[in-house]
Amino acid sequence: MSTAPAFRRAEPDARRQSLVEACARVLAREGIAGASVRSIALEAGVSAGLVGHYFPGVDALIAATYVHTGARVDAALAAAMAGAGNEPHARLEAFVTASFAAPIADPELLATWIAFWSLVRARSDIARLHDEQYGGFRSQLEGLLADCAVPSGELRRTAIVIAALVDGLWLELCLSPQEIAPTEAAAIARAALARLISKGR
Amino acid sequence: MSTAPAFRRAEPDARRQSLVEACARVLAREGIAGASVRSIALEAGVSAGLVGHYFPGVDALIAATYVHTGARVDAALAAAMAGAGNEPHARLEAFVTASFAAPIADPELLATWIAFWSLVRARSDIARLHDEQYGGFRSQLEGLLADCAVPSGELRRTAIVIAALVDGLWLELCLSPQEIAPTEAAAIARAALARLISKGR
DNA sequence: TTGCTTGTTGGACAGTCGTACAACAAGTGC
DNA sequence: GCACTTGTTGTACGACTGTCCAACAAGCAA
Repeated sequence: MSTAPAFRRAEPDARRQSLVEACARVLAREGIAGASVRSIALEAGVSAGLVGHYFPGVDALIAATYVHTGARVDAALAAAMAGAGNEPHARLEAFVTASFAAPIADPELLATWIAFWSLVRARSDIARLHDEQYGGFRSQLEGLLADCAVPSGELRRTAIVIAALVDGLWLELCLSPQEIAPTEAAAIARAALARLISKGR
Repeated sequence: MSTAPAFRRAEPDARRQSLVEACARVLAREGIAGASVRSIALEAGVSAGLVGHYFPGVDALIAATYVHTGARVDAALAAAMAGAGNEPHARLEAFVTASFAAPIADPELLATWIAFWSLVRARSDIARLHDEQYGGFRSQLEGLLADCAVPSGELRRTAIVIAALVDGLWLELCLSPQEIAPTEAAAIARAALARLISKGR
């Protein structure tokens, strides 16, 4: 009699991606403290030894997960802008408020993100990835602000303010969902945005 | 011949506090992943077994450290306001910009804070502590805003916006000190504050 | 069908984790 | 001086960690 295969082979890229996604789920559920090789492998449905086959170590897997998660956020922001038409202010508003709707306004995503933040101090490679991610976010914001006729001398500061506002609001929304509703967070962000980029006072 | 004492006894309260402070230093240096009973005890200069004598478990020690750290931040904010006189706008500005100077604008403090955030999802007691801490911060902010003649109907939203702004700016300042200088962060916050609480547009 | 490549498994290894507890000793009261 | 209380130490325990690697087997080529 023939038995079912004990496991099935996967394409290297597909396997790597499934490990990365499993790592993201574990980080979201248990935080950095629970992200062990064994729990990630269990989440991915493979043996612990396989992780070592695809990544030099668990640190590399976590770094790869950071890149993957960052790309997911970028894609969500791009999709939000794509649905906002061509009017500069509408595009900026879509970019800013996308952080307060799925899939970005998600406690699991924040938990993953916090796990990365917790590594920034101790791991210079993670610090570099963070700088790239945040720099890209701010630079996109600067481009959108320029389209909205914000003077070039104020671009940097305005982008920093809005990025900080979005980050802080997103953080609090995800940490205490019962305190602030997603729609309220988005409304607050829209109102603040209008005040921050209006001319004069 | 008489030998030196192998250890010295300490008052229970003093010992508890020294353990809490050691825990904060370890969290800041190594993050939540490195905050083991042994490393905390080593940092405090005592044996690992002593931790179990003062706290039911390492979780309770971390929670106590959260309370202690939160109190330190509150004290720094109170001190900043105390030095700002009685004029409402000056007090508000002092409260807001205190986050961008010592001892709050400190990568080590952020690292400690991030370690706590990473526990909010998994531990309901830490979530409760977070809600209390953030609620207190926002409610102080609402009081200051009321003194600055912000309409009561806008108090909640304005406080949320400013809290988010401060948190986001503080986060980025501590995560990437080379990107933004403390003085610039404070200047940005002051400018944004002026726009956010100015009447009309 | 046979052979080969290599993705995959499962166990071994040394180390660290949190917790519990018996033994020791510092400081106090007498 | 002695006895007592209890803060403190050191160790033992099982469970977990990351890494390594020999053995197995899935899937493809011939």
